[in-house]
Amino acid sequence: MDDLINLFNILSDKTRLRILLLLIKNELCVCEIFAALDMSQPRVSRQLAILKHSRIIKDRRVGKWIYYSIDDNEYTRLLKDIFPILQGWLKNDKEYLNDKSMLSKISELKVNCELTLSGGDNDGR
Amino acid sequence: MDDLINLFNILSDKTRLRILLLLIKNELCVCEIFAALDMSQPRVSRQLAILKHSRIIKDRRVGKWIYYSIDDNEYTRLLKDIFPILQGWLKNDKEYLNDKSMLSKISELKVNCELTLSGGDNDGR
DNA sequence: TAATCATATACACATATAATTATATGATTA
DNA sequence: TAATCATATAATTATATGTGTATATGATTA
Repeated sequence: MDDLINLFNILSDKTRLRILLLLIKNELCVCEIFAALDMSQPRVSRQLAILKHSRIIKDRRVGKWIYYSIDDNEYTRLLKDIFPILQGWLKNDKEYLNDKSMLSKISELKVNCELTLSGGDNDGR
Repeated sequence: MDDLINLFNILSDKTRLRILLLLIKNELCVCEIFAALDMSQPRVSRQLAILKHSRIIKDRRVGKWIYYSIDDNEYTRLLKDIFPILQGWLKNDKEYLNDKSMLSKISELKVNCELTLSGGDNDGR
């Protein structure tokens, strides 16, 4: 029961929910997330730390970047069961759709930028 | 999105979650709920008021008793979609199982008591 | 209509937690 | 190794909210 309560507590903050809605399909670095959500970096980092301590996401360092993704454990299986329902509910939600479209643009920019800067030999993540 | 946040906020309090887990299958009066959960009456009433203001439950007065049940609207359809997943997750949860078994005993007592007191002509709710 | 029962609400208190601003850390590059 | 980049953390402030105790409300019954 307490795990459940904790999960709902996690999901009841809009910053965290919006982060998770982006991470559910992609592994992302911090800069992509706070740019897509148009939030300050500390604000996003703080919530990422909370999500990590709750074992909902995991991180992976690649050079200067730290990539976050949904962790894979018994606990997050519950989350993955719930998510399709949420995505259904949000399928016409302006904020959700905007976050996703912002992310697309930013990720595209980031890839181009990395290719340019590294001359193409950066295999990245 | 804000409706979603509000729903998770509602579910992130243990008192409220335990109340909803009882109400999902039954219409109950306040005294049954606080007895089953072994909580003070004001504690339960306060959370019922919050649930009612969020349009998640509705009430119905029958004499001295007020019966609560899950409301039926677009919003609670989301809740009803999520609940089977929660019940699956909680199927071996001690607290949840105990609440349910307490409720059975109490409801049984209540029916007997009403029958006795009213001599059988109390059609109740 | 006074007493009683079921429920709701107000008040006081304690606690949790989110955001901003400023700063620290840790890796990379020049 | 100094400068820079990406990210994390700390301090402060503001706000939200849960509980118990006491009391109010509203219906019933004697």
